[in-house]
Amino acid sequence: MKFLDIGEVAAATGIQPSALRHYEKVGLISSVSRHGLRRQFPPEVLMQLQLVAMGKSAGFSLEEIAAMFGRNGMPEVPRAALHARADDLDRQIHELEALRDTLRHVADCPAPTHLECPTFRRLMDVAGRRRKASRQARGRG
Amino acid sequence: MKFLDIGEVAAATGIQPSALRHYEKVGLISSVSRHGLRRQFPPEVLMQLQLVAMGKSAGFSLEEIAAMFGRNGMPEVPRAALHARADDLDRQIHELEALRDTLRHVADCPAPTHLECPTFRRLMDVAGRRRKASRQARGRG
DNA sequence: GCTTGACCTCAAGTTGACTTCAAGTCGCAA
DNA sequence: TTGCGACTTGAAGTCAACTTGAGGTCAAGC
Repeated sequence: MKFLDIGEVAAATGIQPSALRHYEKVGLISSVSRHGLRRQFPPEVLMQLQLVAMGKSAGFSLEEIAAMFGRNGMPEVPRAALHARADDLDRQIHELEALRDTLRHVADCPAPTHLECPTFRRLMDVAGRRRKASRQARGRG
Repeated sequence: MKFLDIGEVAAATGIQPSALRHYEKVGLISSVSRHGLRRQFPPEVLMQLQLVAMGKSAGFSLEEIAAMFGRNGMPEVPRAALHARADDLDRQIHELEALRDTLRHVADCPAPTHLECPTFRRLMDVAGRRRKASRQARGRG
């Protein structure tokens, strides 16, 4: 089987070796053996790093990602928890949509002050209500 | 006109006074005057903080948010830039949707290893391609 | 007039996610 | 067998976004 040096993984993913070592230290990925001192990564690590990248861009911490996918890329968390995560994401997506719409609105609305524009206020309201709901759901701000 | 003490703003928004001072320091909000030493915030600050919260939850840095909305809650950035931001958000939303679907999939798919499941691979592919596109667009990871 | 409590400033500390550094190790080609 | 370069380690540094702490100020109520 062909294993990968840290440098090869770095080259394939664009992630710095130092970051990969960091990921290994916190348990996001693991090397299977050593060639001398050098870590040897199994090819699956590339897919795991894909998952890590997705999780990061979703705003999850490395710790949260580790909890979602474990060190081998398989979820170690009960189904219900994963679904709860997915629900969180849904909320976050709606918030992002509100922000996107707000941005488009302020770009195009000719009103002198947006604070008086009903469309604007409605958008903000949506976001505010969402945030409240998600705070209840998981104690985040 | 009724102005707000930092404590009132904190109570109304759930944001810590220390954070509000920090926001003022980095130019996200501004107080209009002082009552003795105490900052007096105009009521509009509440809406501005709403915008800040939206931006944060969208993963923007305070600096980026300041660039989007300025210190008075009005965009100081040309229309085209705002639309570009909105397009970024669209990309991010699609990524989040992919992650959400991936999560739901791993929660429900009975396959022993997801790395072999075509649905899973397709989801990952989508995310990979999106990330590449968004890297091109704005030099993020 | 004095206390109280909410504010003030400035500096230092914290957390997460890394990066950088110095000093060392190893495999491979010459 | 020696030298090169890609790796190794652990510790320290960096950055954003705050929080905490120490010591100070002020307006209002008693």
